[in-house]
Amino acid sequence: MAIKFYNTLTHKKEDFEPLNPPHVGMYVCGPTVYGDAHLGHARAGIVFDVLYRYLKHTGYKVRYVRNITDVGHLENDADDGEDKVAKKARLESVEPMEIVFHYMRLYHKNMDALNVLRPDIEPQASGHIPEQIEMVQDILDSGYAYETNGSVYFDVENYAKQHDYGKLSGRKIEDLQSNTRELSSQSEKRNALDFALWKKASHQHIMRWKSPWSVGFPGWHLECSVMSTKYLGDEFDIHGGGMDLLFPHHECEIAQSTAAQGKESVRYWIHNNMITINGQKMGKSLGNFITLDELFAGTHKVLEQAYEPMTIRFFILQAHYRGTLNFSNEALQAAAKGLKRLTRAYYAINKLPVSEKSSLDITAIRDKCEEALADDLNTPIVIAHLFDAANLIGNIQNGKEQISGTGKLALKETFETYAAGILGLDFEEKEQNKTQDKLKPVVDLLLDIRLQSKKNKDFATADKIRDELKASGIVVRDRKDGYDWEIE
RNA sequence: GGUACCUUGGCCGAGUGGUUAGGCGGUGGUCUGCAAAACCAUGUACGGCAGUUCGAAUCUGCCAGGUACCUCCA
Repeated sequence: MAIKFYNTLTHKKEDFEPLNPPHVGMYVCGPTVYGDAHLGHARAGIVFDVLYRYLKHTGYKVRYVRNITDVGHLENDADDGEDKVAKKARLESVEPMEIVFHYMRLYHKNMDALNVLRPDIEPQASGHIPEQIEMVQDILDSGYAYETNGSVYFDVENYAKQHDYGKLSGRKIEDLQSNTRELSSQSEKRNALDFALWKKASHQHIMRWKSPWSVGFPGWHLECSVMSTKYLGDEFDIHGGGMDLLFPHHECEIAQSTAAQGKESVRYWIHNNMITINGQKMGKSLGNFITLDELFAGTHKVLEQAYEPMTIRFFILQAHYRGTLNFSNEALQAAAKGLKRLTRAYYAINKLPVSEKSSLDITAIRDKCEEALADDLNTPIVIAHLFDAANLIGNIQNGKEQISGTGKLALKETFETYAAGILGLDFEEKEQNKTQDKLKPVVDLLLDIRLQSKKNKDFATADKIRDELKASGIVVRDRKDGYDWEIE
């Protein structure tokens, strides 16, 4: 089956054909590590995690590179913009690298909790200064950059004469020019659209490296062009990131790579959309910014409760990655319940009664899941099919449908492949299961007694046992001639 | 101001020229000693106005509302 992805560059769904099958190179813009990871990071992390898992599932050998931006990302594009990491370091009176490692660890911790797999390579910009200097030189050599006072800028106007600057973001250079503010008289740039490839460090700027032009630091856009091609080759398959990076970041990447090597690097640009809160984009300036730690702990003022990482993951995957996703407590609570239902269905599979033959076609569910994933990674449809499967499981439990031993295995395998393997929904509540195992003899004993009481119509005792267990967090559900229980 | 995009039932969210997306919630029911869980049934939704069409929520135009990008952001 042909896999289709929406390519931002061509504005349409395209068949995915890797350059060197079975190998696939995939680069995704990672975080700038100067602050807590938030819901937006979760979405990008999860979306591309599912893409990564899916490509591997279909048999590709994927090299997944996701960078850590730890230098060069300025507060703004003005000439006096301060490096984000350096600023944070200054404010907290620590080394920039302390900031970098602190937030990188936090990011990893949060992503691990969301069951986001680590990329194969996670390069840091600060570890690739020589390569970045080399690329600046290449761009200078190609004539698409100029040096002013120790800084090097990309010459957008000149580049646009030969190439299409704005092709990715759908912008026209004339519009961009008419919309940019006037250059200040002190500016080193020839044109307001030009962006920095290398900047000379002011004397208070602490993150600095030697280069042929000055002691300074690389421009933000450069690192991605450099590190993607270093690890994936001059040309590679997929470049991902949030839609907010489309312009200028990714547009500049295209320009840089084209200028430096005479051709574009990226074949498929894939962008995830934003998360909104009450219809508005999440942003620091808007004060509606929710970090993942706050979300997991329920400590932000807009949160009615804490939410499990898996609930967040499920919530995000219930929407297609290219649409905006609106956050609300109601929506997250609904997601939590839906996920619980799927989890219960999964655990019920083992206990299903086996019949001679199956009245169900499990392969049809598998096929539909495959089809949905191949159609631009349509995770909400996959989830809808998993709910169909959950429905079947309920019907088998109630004796309305029959399933054979092999059917049962197929059902289990479907959940494991699609829900757990590709969507990355981690059904295993490890700690809880351990407790559950330890308590099993005790709880079973009580429930055996309760069963006997029920037979003797001693409902007072039966209810007392159920109520007491519930008070200690154990929920009992009666089955025909038996019971189920779980720790809530 | 420029450029894009969006508007689906109480909420979240797929989809798309003609057959029920799905989830959560609500209501009724089955099961149960009672519950819980599960299952069944139930909502004829697609911003407004025109147009194209045998037929549009799906295409076109206009209008209204919203959002994003153009500055840092996943």
